[in-house]
Amino acid sequence: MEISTKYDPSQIEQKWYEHWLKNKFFSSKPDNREPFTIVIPPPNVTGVLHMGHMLNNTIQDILIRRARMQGKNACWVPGTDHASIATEAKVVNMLKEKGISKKDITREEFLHHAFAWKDKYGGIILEQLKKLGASCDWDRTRFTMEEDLSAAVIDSFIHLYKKGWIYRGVRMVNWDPIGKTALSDEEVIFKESQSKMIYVKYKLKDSEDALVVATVRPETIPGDVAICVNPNDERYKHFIGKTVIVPLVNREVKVIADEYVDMEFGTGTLKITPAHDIADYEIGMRHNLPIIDTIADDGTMSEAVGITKYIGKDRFWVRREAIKDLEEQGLLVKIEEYKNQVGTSERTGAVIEPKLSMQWWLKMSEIAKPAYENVMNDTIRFFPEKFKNMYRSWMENPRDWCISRQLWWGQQIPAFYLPNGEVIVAKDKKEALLIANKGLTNVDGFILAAERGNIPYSDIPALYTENDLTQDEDVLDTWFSSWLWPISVFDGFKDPNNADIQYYYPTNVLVTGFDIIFFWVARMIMAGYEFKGKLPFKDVYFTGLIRDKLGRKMSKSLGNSPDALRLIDLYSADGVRFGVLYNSPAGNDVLFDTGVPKSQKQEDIDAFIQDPDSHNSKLCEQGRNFTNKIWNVFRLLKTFEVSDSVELPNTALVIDWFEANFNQALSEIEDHFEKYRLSEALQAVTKLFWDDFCDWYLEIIKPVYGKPINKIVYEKSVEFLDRLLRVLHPFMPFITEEVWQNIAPRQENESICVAEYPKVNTFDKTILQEAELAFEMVKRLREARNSRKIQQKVRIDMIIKAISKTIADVYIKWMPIIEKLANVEFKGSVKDLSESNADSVKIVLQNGSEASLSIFIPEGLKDEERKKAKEDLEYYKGFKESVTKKLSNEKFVANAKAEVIENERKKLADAEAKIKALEEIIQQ
RNA sequence: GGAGUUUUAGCUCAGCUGGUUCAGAGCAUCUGCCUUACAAGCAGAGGGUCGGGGGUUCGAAUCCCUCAAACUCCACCA
Repeated sequence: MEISTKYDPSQIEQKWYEHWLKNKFFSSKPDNREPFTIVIPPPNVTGVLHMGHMLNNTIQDILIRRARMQGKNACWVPGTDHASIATEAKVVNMLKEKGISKKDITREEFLHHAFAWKDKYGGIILEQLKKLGASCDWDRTRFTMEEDLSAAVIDSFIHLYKKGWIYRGVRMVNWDPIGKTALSDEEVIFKESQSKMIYVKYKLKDSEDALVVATVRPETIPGDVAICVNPNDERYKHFIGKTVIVPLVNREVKVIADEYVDMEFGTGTLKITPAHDIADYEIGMRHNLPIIDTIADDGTMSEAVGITKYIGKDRFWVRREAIKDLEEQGLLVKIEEYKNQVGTSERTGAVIEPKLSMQWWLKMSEIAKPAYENVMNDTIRFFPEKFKNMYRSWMENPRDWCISRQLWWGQQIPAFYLPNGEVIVAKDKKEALLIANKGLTNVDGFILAAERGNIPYSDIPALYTENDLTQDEDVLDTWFSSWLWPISVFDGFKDPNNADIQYYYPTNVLVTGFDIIFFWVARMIMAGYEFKGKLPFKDVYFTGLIRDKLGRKMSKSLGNSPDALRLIDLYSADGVRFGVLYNSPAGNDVLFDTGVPKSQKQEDIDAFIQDPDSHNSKLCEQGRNFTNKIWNVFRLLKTFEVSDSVELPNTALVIDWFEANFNQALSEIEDHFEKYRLSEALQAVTKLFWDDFCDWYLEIIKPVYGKPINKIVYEKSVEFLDRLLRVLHPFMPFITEEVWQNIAPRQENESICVAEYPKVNTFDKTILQEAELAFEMVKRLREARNSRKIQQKVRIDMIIKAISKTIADVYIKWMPIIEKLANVEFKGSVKDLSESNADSVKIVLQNGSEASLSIFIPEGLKDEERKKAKEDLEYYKGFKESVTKKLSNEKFVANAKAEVIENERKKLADAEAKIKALEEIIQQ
């Protein structure tokens, strides 16, 4: 049957993925092999595959597939994250479209909708990962909000509360008025913003005098409770203790003094609004000032603002309105343009409102210590290392983590309140009730059931019923569940000594974007040491961010993120894996072009594919082309007619060369893997396959058309291909499987994904050097042919003149190969140029390392060749001079290493030989 | 404001211990080829004062200083 010249991945990729699943190649159970474990950074359950995931998961898949082939027990645990704030926002929107408002339904009803929605749309991303070829153990798929993982979160909360590291308190928090929840400091992104600095007059009571105060937030004026100046500021000393009138609301407040105020900034006066600014809050505390909270949870002005027309209006509307009102009242002095940093919510993009509220916190000082030390001392290694700096700066002074969120989608905080306000932390209401009725309290106001002592429960008079207990309404930050991920996916909380956790933990490597180094990586390390007493992973591979051509981060709002699945459709999963990895060293950002066309029209797709500016699509295209190349190698070998009656050809030497070359390349590739230089590993594999195997090896062994191939050569070639496919398999799993399956007879349940990964053998370096000489000569001959426009098919005669006998012997040994590749006929060697035909042409090997070589082709010397030879002569003369100078420098000879000096001597000899040869050519 | 990273060919990047694997790769460009596996291919070629300046050294893309530009993280002054 005719095999197509083009590789068509559309059916093939799916076919093999099903084969892998059917045979359970990806499933892992503890056994006596060495484990190799990766836990996936769980994507949002409602997310869809984007470029970041592709890069990230391609890398994980490469590492896990390679380990699996190396005979390790490879286990890649997949799963999803409930992503409380993002998912809740999506569910709220979905309900809104149905005409349901969150505030009109109960928590239970909401969760019911949310779970239904999650069941319907959740996990799409995992299906998409399968398209990419991800070899996860799907039977192990976990979800951060499933029962066992939620229980783990509750357990860890109780554990930390018991230790006194979790506390509850009223503090200034970052309030997200769209998500209507508190956020941790890490979830706040500061963005530069063009603001207006408003200079406002605060009149002194019973005086014509006034203080001018600068603010960017005039809408908070109604919350002012003082004006503050620096006690050392001569300008304002006499105002301290006086009373001023707050504009708009005409409240009387005092002028106070605090060193915090920067005399140089603005007018040197600061209005104090403790409810809406962190610094103001602290000053307020120091001076016992009242707090007037004028902004409601949704970012509108509350009743407390005291101005009817402001109540219920958005803070930004009020800001503009307040400026107008101030102007009308003659209190506006001036307005200046001003650039400042405004905090926004990482998830909703809302401008953060500093707000005072009761939240739960995790004290970081203790838990961070081992996490800090073990990264600094390389117990946990970071790749690339530069991220240690970033980690250090954050971990040296970690701030307490606000872990409560005013949401419903997440683990509800296991804190229960008695009617008297007492708090009981317990895993559920039943246990809380037990504790409550025991009537015992420890210093923290609670005691765990396990510590109740020996009194039978029935003997204790019931003080409370379940109805007396109210559970805290808040849920926990999503990261408070994902930080347990490497432990909880193996049920390390539910059953701390189970076989899985013992076997798979700690995991080998974590692959993630550096943007979540604090959110997730740092906290997983803390959790690992706290809950398992051990690191969660040995290595961390940080990927860069994927950016568009303009260097912008890819985001939905910019619309610059290509549709990952369209890319796969266009270039195949193998092609995209290649493209996304080929130029993406660890931790460096990857520039990826955007414009995958939305249109399905063929001409639009063609236009896109052919767009020369489309850089990374270009790389995907290269990847796709590579699959096609591999496909055609397969076709070539299939067309060979194999015969054991054909003699071993005189080019069979190339088999030894490729054997050595393969091992040398493989050892380089191993080294790249060792250091997580995956991009370079892929480049090396590509070179080995494409350049070395296809362009040199196969061209040499390829029999003349219509002639059969020697059996030994054929079998050796198939074996080489087999090995190459294995090395390439982790990078491009589908095409390698397809060819591997067809190149030799295979059993029904066989697969390259569990075939043995080649090991590095010792290799003959001499043959590599010889080949280099021979191949160099082939290139020179081709160049000569090109420059004098001799057609490929014209066979030309040549004679050689080598300077040294050893070199000449090498050429003669490799001559059958040279003859075949350059389409020349060797007519023997000469000792002296004068023996040669007068019409001969000499071409000097320029990079021919050890010796010069003249090649004679019975065609006339071209003028430009003579010109070039003259240029080269000049270059080598200069070169010789510099080397001579170096060698006559006493300091050099005294200081440089022996081999360096030896090398210089060699260079000198080389240069002299070349000069001689070039001079001969030019004279001709 | 504090810290870090980057700057090498038109583009994206290698260059790991100062010295011929030291100026490299891929893409793009140019020139030949539809050579019976592959035009999604093959064979060649031309592109670079290694951001500027100074220093250390026999020797610097590589080490030090300095300036310039870009990026990132942390902190944040109304």
